[in-house]
Amino acid sequence: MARRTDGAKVAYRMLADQLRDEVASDVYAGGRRLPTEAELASSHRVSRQTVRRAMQELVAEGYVYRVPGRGTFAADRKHRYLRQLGSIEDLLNLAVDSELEVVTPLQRRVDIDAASRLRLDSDSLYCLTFRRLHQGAPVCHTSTFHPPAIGRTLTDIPELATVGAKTATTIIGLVEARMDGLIVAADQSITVGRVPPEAAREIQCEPGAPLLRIDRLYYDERDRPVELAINWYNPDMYTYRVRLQRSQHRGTRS
Amino acid sequence: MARRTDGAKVAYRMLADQLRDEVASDVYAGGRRLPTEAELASSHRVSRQTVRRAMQELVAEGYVYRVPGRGTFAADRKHRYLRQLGSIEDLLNLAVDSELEVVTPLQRRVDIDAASRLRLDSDSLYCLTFRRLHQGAPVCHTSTFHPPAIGRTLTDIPELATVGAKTATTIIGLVEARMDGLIVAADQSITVGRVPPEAAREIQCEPGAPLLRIDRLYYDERDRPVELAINWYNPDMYTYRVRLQRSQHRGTRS
DNA sequence: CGTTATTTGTGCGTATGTATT
DNA sequence: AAATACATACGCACAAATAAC
Repeated sequence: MARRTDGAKVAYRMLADQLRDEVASDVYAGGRRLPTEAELASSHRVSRQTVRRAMQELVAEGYVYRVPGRGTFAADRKHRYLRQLGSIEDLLNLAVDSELEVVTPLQRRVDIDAASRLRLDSDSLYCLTFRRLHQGAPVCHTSTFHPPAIGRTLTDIPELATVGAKTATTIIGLVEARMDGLIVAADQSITVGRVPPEAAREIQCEPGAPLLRIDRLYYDERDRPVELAINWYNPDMYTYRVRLQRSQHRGTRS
Repeated sequence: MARRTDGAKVAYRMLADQLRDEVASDVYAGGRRLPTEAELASSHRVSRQTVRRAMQELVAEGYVYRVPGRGTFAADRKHRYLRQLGSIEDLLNLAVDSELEVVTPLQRRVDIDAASRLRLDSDSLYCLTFRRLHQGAPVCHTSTFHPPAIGRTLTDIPELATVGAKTATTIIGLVEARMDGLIVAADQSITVGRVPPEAAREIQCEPGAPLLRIDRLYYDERDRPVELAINWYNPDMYTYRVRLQRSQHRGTRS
């Protein structure tokens, strides 16, 4: 039943993974042209249809764009920040250039509001509080809440039990690694709120200051909530950015 | 050169359009099962491959989900608010249940900051200010800025020249209709800011109150900025929501 | 300015694998 | 075990856009 995020047996996904890596690692830097479908098909010993299927993925993910009659091109790096917070993968990769520092260790607690948002029967759940540092500076204060069945699987992680411990991970990444299945979706809401005093201390702003509040509720494959994360961002240090695209965007570009 | 958003000549997109309408209009309400690939293929006189291509679109857009061995199902309505602000199409369709009321008519003005964000040589541009009403209540105050070449094409629209005029459109929709080509992308940034006094008056909140500020910079097919929109939302009346999904999400879903 | 070669886009047929019932 | 339904893969033909001649 357990599925892998990596091990892609299927041909088109193996090809997509390889091409994605090559585009990301600037093998085709500066908007260079990729090999044609026919070339990739023969060099990878697959049919042209399989190449096309792989390309579909990369276009959807914003790594490349295609122009009929001209070819396939690596997207500019600045156009690639589509991949910064527009999909689940982006959230899982959030830790690449930031650090998590525990404020309140993982513990069982009662929180009626969080429990109802997690659709729990009881009011008891697991809770963790931390801040996220970017080059040493605190940018965000986060509380995560998990159903008992999920929270239990995190109790053996020493870094989450120690105040002040720093790690380069994301909580949702740890959760997914311990799950039987994948995180497939998250509902995200963004609003403005008055920061609670405990959080204000941690990210060096005045209590009650208006901060950017981003809530995310993550779901597993069976549509069950596995994590509620409440994030407080100081707007002086962080702006939420996404690139929106036309969905069947098959267009000329530059 | 001009392309149509609607006129889908191609078979798979015609099928996708029809199925999307049917799902949206609750023909398959409440998570009902859609016909199988084979059934759709024979009833629409296309190959099963064409049906699959159409389904790929709908899955990507969040209208349906598929389970191997079981079938294709209409997504719950609540899972469909993916289509609320996650793509360019969503922004173009924003007007379906809201109204635009002109505060300051379209006029030529000088704005150094906006001009530089639109990458203009000169500081002169077209500017329009309005508020957006939802069931009569003001939810948002917006200023849009356009390069002279684009703004000029909007000057013949009487609704944009009259203070207090109400229309059920979006500015970016009007712009696209007058363009030679499509809007293909938008960079969006969300932060918190102190509302300027002019805007505060219009949406009934105190000057200097912390509001949700959403900026969007729209691009045409040649990557040229055609509109900068600065939106101020009262967080009591509006929360920005999106559903994030795993990109190649082919999963079981309840 | 048309012609031609290249490259991607669309459409169909078929075979086989895998998940669910 | 069998039937059903979606997933992957390959092959081929032709259309449409682009660029070079």
